[in-house]
Amino acid sequence: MFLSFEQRVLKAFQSHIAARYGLEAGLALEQPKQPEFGELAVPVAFQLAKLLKQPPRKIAAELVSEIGPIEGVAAMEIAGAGYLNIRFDRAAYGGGLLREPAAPEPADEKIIVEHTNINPNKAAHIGHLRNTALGDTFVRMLRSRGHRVEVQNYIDNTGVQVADVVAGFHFLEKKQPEEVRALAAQPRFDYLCWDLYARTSAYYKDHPEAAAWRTETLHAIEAGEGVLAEMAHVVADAIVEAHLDTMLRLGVEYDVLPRESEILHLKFWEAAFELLKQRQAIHLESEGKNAGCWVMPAAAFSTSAESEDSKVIVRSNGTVTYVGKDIAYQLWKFGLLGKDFYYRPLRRYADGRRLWITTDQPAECPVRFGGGARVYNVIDARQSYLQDVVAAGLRALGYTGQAGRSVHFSYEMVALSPRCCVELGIELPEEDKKRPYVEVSGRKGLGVKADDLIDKLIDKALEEVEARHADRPAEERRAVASTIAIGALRYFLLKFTRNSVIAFDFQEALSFEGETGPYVQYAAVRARNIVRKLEERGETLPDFATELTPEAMGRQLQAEDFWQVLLAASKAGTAVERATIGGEPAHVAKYAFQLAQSFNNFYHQYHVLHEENREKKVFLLWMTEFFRAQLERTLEILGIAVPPYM
RNA sequence: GCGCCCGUAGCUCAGCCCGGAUAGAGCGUUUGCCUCCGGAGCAAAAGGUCAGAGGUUCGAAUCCUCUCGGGCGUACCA
Repeated sequence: MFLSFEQRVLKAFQSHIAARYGLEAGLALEQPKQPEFGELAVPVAFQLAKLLKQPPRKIAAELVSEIGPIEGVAAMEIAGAGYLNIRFDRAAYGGGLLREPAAPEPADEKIIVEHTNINPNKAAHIGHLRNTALGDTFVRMLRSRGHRVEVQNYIDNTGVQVADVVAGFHFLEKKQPEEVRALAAQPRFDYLCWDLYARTSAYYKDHPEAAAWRTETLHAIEAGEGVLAEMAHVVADAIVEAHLDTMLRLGVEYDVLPRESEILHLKFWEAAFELLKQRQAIHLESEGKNAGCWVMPAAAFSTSAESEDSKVIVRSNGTVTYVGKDIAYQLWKFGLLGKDFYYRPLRRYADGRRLWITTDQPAECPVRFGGGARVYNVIDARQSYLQDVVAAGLRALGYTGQAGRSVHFSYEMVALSPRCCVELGIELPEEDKKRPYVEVSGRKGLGVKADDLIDKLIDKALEEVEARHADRPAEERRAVASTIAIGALRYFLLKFTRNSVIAFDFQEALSFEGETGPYVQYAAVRARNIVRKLEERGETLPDFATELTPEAMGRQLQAEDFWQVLLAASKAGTAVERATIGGEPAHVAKYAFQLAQSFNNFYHQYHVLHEENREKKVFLLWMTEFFRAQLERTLEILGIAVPPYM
């Protein structure tokens, strides 16, 4: 609602300025910090002052007297050195909110978002949770704005990390495939692999000769034959399921899981290699340290540095690097490879949606994936160099448009605070003790496992629920606690902007007060409670559209605090739109918190059900309903559910 | 060395892209608020050389340059 008023004002100014001064002012509207300055501030007189060489106040005065009426605007006044402060027609604004909000125009083009992308060789940890929470929330943001989104979760089931765990089972533990299969059927197989991966990595460190295990395993996986390859399948498939389960606890679902094994078997790389060679995007190095490798010159992906080395795409032994495969995958995402996967269904989600996984077995597929118009890769900032190389690959092939629409949705890592390390009983080497935080390391087994954290959050939430609702059935209390725990977790992961390093701390993550998910959930629960109580009293919700006439609306909104609160609550669309353009889920989280704060204040100040004046009571009920809807809508975008009680 | 990111209240962070009106929030600290829709709440106080120095500007936390701290990259690992 706010958005459409804002746009109307913007358009009025743009066309007036173009007609009156013949200027295309790139003007931006501001929301004044002081509520008494009105709802919108137009600083355009300052810009025009420079161009026209006239004092800003004079231009502002001209604008006010000449622009004419703008629908929905009640007043326009000059303030300060030349601000134009705009006041809305409150009754018209409130009346607009009474009607159903218009759904955003559905977009035609497909957006692909790839996130999660965890090596299927161990349990997911908090770093992975940040990736998934950001990716999933961004997907929800895009969808809420009407975009068509396909969610991909890439599975590197043939890589070094899987190989290391397989090597651990085979060489270190002397396990047979059927033994591994039996273990994989047990719960928490991902935890077992977490430990084994750390043990194997440590063993490599002390026994350099064991590096041969990795090579042998990788070759076996690539050839697809023998016990090592069989074990790799067992491990990767089981861990993928574990990750899907973990992420489902957070309400995260995917459309398709493209796997590296199919990239290999269906010769995606060979197709990409041919393209890269044809267009001379890469060349065979004949001398120097990269002799015998196919490389991409640094000039292709690095802006200014001559000191940068070329990037090896194909090793001297003929195998392709990760980046090479990623270029092939990226080409497929844009539908530029001229090849496609086959798919089979992997699971069905509660809402009936199917999750598909790639296969190399030719089959009739009722679905098609890839071929997106825009691609977001949710990958941490440490991989920005590699993402630059991937985009450079597209550019070098002549796909400059696609390279521009290939977005590295980057974020900083989750690290462990020193206090957190102490709590986990991690012994830090002396040189790490004075660092501000310690990097999570799967290889070292250093980190907080996702499921452990979720369990811990549920336990804590359950204590709180039991203290308040001892009379409720245990199963129901557990469901409520779970909803609260997930709300706390998702909010915690989203409240930081993307390029802020999170130094993970249990005390902060486990907090349910202040700027947290449960605080926002609580506000929504309170709003629902009011309506529930009303019905328990034998009353029903009034028909707002007929009772709240423009006159009544105008009268009620004369009260400054009602107006301010309604205004704040009506800005959800603006907030989400801006956050989506800026690619910043944290801004949606921040808005949700402010909305909840605003409602809690309202809730405390006005006793809706006890109001005696009919018109005011109807108005207060409408405000409550409006708040509830906005809170639920915003929480939905954050992937946070509202429990029945708290 | 080079590239990217960060430095704002005791702590954790918004605000910076797009310069504007007394720099915001949460936690913590201090103090109030349950005859009232459930206090996971509300109200208030204290707390800031926006790392530092130059520059651009009528105006800089915001733009530019440099310096100082810190982090991460810069693999024939992913």
